[in-house]
Amino acid sequence: MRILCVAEKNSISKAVASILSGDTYQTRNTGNQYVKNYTFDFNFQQWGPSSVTMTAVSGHITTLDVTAANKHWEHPPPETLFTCPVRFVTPEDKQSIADNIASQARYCQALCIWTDCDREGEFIGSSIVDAAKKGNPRIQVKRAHFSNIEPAHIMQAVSRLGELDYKQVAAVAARMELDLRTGYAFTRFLTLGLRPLGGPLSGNTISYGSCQFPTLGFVVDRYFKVKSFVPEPFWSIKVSHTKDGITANFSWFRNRLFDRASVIILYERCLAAKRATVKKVQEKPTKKWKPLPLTTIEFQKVATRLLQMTGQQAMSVAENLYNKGFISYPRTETDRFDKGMDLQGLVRKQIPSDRWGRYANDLLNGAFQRPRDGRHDDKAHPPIHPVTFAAPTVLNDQERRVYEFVVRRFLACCSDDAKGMATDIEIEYGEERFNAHGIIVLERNYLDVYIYDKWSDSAELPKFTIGERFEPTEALMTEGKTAAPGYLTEADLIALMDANGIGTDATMAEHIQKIQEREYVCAVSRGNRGNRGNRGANEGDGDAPAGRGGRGGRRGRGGRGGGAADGGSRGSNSVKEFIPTRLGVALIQGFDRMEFDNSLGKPFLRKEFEAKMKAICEARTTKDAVVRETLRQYADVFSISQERFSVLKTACREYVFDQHGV
DNA sequence: GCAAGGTC
Repeated sequence: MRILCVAEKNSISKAVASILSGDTYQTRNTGNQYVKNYTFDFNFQQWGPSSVTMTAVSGHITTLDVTAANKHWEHPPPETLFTCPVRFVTPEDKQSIADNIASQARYCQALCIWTDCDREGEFIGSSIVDAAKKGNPRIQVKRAHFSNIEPAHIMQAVSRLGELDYKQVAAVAARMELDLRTGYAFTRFLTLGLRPLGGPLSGNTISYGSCQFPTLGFVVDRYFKVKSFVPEPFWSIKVSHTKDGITANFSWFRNRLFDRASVIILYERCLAAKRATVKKVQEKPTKKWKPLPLTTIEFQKVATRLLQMTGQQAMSVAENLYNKGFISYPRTETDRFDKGMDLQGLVRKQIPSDRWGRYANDLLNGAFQRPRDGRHDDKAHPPIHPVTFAAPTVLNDQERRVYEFVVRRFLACCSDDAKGMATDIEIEYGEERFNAHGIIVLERNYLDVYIYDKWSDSAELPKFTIGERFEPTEALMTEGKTAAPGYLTEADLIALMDANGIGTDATMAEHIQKIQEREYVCAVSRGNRGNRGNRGANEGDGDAPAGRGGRGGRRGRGGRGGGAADGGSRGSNSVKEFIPTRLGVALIQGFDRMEFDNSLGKPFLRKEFEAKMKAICEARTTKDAVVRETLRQYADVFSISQERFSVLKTACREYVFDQHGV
């Protein structure tokens, strides 16, 4: 028998060829620079001894598009895009890949699909089948199911070949059709319709996309929350006591009150009592959990917070490291390692490092612990982990930082939790209660290698005994103001997109990039606002001072951003925040004011669609029904947008041109 | 000139 195997990317094709052939494959070039054909012999349970050609595509080999009749922007009118014919085409740069599959298929009796085991992978698999059938219409088709490239796992996959799941293929086809029709229709409508207003609207492309708009909506939503925030003054009582050279800071049980007179009365009662009484002393073991195995989303959040990169930079650096073979595939939703993976073998590879090699060595000498299991598994890829050791000299500066993070995260996952002793002390002072919380770190464990985590609320407390009475060293009434929430950071935005099903791990950073390109939002260094020329919609300095008036209010809820783990990312290149431009605000406000059931600026339509795709996959509905229903929804929004277009234009005039907000 | 999704 002759068998053709096709993977989603060359790296998988090469790895599988290597495993199935025992490293005795031959390599041949194809017409595409990223794709190689690997040939070898293999004895399939299904087909017996066979000669195999293993090749790959490079992501999708087809794309959905409108026909020539609908390529013009001016005619026919954009609403026709909801009903016009659409068809799959092979883009020019993918033709050689499709041809390679067709010509190889000509000599083969069977085709085995090795694309990633996710929805998009299933769809890519179906277009590989179509390409192969052009060369050999009667070719038999099988599908391998695998989620990593451990040899034992691949051998199991090849011994239990299954079928392509055409329900998943249909779900992806539905997504493509919806995104294409709505994206083109609204983009043309907005761009052409708003152009007469002039200014930035005369030259810009005003694009709509089912992911772009909700992403913009999050930024605008937070902008208004910040802008409409009214700080409230509050008062509190803070007690501290120094003993044996150690100071214990006690927080008030009531935290804070918004009535000054009440706090004065309570405070004076404390002072009148003179002495405080220790009511409770509790010591108990505690631990700080090691991190979960690394997903793409978590990677991007950390990279934007701690490595001073944008999500997109971080992804492109990670892709380089992956292509050079240093780290595993960086696009994954999985935060648990497969039981069969040789994690200690991966730890061993890090021993040569002069920075964490010793730590890796200690792990192998008894300190190794299995990583925690998170709740996510995309069934297509393992968590991001180092594959082999990269000497610092072979990496550039950014690669070094990303690689170091991936390695330290992995080693931390294979370590023990940090352990400590927590102390809680409660005192009564007058009629008020206060407590102090302290932690002594006993075993640092993973903290030694995972330098991004600090157990920073760990403070040592002096010894107290129950019933002990003392006169506090200091008792202050403090004053503060509630603080406005901060504008969205990239980490916040990614978290919101994730929670609302906007985009995929591979595309979130691109959407964030896109709404900046379109000049819907701009990224501004925190603490550097009000300095954005005339592009921002922000009113003067909306940055309400962050509370903490006087010397008090340690627990004021205003804490901005990262919190304890934010280890030293201040300075010139600090965390960026997203603020909408006038144009961005105008678009979201305009759509909101048209009062649809489903505003395009909100994530609900996309979220609903995500649920419908799942329903297609579970055979609870069909692609045709979903496309029909959803296109109806969007077409309704479209026709209302046309009817009430003056509302949108008014919002644009108001925000983009008038003095609104300046 | 327009989308979102793959991958390099």
